[in-house]
Amino acid sequence: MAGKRKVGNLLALAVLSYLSRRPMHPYELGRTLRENGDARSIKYNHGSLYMVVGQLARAGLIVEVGTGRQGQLPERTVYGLTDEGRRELRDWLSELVEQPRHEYPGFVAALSLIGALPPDQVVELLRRRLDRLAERRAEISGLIEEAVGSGLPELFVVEEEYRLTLLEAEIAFVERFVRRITDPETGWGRAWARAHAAWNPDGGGVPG
Amino acid sequence: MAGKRKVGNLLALAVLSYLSRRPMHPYELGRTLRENGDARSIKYNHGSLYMVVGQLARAGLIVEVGTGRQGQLPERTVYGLTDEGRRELRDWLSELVEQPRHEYPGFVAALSLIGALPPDQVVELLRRRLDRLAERRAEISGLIEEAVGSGLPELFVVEEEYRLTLLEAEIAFVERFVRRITDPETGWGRAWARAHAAWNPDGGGVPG
DNA sequence: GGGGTCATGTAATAGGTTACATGATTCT
DNA sequence: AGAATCATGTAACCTATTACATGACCCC
Repeated sequence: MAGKRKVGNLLALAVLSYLSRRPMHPYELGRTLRENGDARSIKYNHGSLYMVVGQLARAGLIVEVGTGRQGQLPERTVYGLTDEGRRELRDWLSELVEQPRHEYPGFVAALSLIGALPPDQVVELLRRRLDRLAERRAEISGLIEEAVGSGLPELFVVEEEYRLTLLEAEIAFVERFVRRITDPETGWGRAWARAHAAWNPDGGGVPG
Repeated sequence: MAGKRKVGNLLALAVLSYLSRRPMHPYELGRTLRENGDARSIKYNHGSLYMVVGQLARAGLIVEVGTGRQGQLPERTVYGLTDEGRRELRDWLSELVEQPRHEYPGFVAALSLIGALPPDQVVELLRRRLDRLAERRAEISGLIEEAVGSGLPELFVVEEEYRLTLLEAEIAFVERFVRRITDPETGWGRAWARAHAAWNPDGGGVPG
């Protein structure tokens, strides 16, 4: 994914990070990820986790350090970090912090093609988006307050604070966008509607 | 990808959108995507394009409307939008505008694991990030000014304006983050450094 | 007329998600 | 004791990216 890294999936980064504390077996890695709330920041998926663990092992970044058994549950394979794995962790994390990467969020894609919808509908949709954004803002704020209130150092929720910052910027942007479409003097709505009608002949589809 | 949509790749959305204007052949779709600058917003990839076109055709959202030939170049298969394709375009685009989706940018992942690096190194890295962010900001501003200066309606660069808004929010966040780490009174640096040292025994790797 | 790049696609490979499978606890 | 959920993993399928191929046009 990220180019030349042996394992590109960000789940692998979480695995390396957790194993840098102590050896674990895959299921425990998954549980930690969920309980920690890190699954909000890194796409987690039961199946992918095993895949990633296998890739890391093949790449020599982690190794089996034994198998344990608890009660009569199936055997668990426990993995630990190698020195190379530790290097990879530091290096990868550093890269992610230092270098902004070009990403492709869905809303950007939608904005780039937004002319395919008529402006009055877009305004409708944007207003509904604003409602949802406000819900999310409340949710994240709550999460942060709860964490901080329970004595957790703020550093542990810094990724949520980042999310919140971007969310607020997006809200401001969308509000302004709506105003720019609807402003009765200078609004884009009129020209947009005309252009849209011209491009979009009624029922111009090829019968499928 | 996006759940239940027959074709989930956002490249398909661009294809539907372009074909809603007029029939095209795949190569032309790719060229348009690049020339339009939409490839900045939707991950473009020659191979993926053909895949996506095949998927859309199988799903009945587009159909071959003939093959053309120009000069002695190989035959091009020209595709057009079906009525169902037009519906899908409107529906999908509406969904993307209305519903914020949870995404997983690399920087968020990094922030959630940032404790694995020592604070002074993190500050270094964040400062370098700020430089890169400033470069990008300049680049995007330039792009917008150029477009608007050449008479293009601002609507056509609205996705770049969105990007710019988020970028500026990120810059503010990172600056604040640096201050919160380094503040001599209340800075997180001291506690963080201690915790990091405790977690990170020197040379604690398993020999690989 | 030979070297580059444009135009056009196919095929091989690797990556990721979903579905399947199965025994163990725990709850009622 | 039966139902629900936890724990643990494998396998099948789909998607996406990279590499491979090949003929045409264009410039020197």
